[in-house]
Amino acid sequence: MNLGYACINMKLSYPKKYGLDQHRITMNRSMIRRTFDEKGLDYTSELVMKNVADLHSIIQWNEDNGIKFFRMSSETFPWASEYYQDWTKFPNIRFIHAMLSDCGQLATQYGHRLTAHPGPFNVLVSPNEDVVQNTITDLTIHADIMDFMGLSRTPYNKLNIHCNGVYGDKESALDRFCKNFERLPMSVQSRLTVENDDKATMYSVKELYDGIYKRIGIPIVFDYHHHRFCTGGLSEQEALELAISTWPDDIVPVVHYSESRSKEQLDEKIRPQAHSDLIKQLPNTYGHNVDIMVEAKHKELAIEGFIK
DNA sequence: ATAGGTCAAGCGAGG
DNA sequence: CCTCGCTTGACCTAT
Repeated sequence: MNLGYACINMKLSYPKKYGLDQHRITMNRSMIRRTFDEKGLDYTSELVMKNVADLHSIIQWNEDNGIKFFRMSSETFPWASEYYQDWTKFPNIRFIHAMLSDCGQLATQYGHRLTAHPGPFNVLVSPNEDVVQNTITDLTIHADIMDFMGLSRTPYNKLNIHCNGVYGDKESALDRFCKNFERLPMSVQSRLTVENDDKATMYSVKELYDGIYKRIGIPIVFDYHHHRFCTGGLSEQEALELAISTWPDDIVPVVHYSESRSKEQLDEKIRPQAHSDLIKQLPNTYGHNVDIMVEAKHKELAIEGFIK
């Protein structure tokens, strides 16, 4: 069982704040549209080179600190949708490829599991063709980066998304998910997973199982915290085990765990779905071997105390 | 150097 | 109709 954290390393991102005498390390350097238009691809490439170099540092930091599970940021290549069609034309692409390849080799050598979680704008269930097209683009970019790293084309290195829409008709929305799945490149299809939602009106594990897994066979990521708000009539154990059953035998399933911010901060005004800074405990895995992605605002600091 | 306003994309919930 | 939150705050300008 591995514990992981997502996208940001607090100590490395804010070294001063945590009393470290070193420069900032982050894979989240980005820019607004206007800057992208003004400064162009050369400047973009500079940010990307720093981001991928820092990914290497983060992997090494993770190894040094006993962490073997990490979700990569989706912001490593700012505005990638504007240039992903032909990576070979991107400035310094040889350096970037080499660095990503090194990152992948390092992770593989250390036995680290690297995953990604493309954002809420990825809506495979959308009735709007433009939205679906943008989704295909964003997922393809994520998969390309994983390919550059030499990561497996399996859900071991998962690309995880939510359905992200209902439109008053789940049945047809789920239909569209399965139909649009066929339009994705193999680099995406082979890694894609889907996660249960934190709203009762959206998708429970059971609904994802019936509507997606049964038809296209992609694994379900079980989120403990979300399940509390959308049980689909299943207990935690039932939902967990149903999700686990969708994973290939030779790949350890991933689950997400977080705790309520309103409880942690003793503030009832905070919406119950919000994530806490830290966690008090680990989830009950009911004896199953899973990798646990801990979604806490303070990132790696939340799991430090649980790493053996 | 820091603070405050601003910032690609989609959706649903809450005010 | 507007804002928030989500995966994840980070960027940019004025002071």
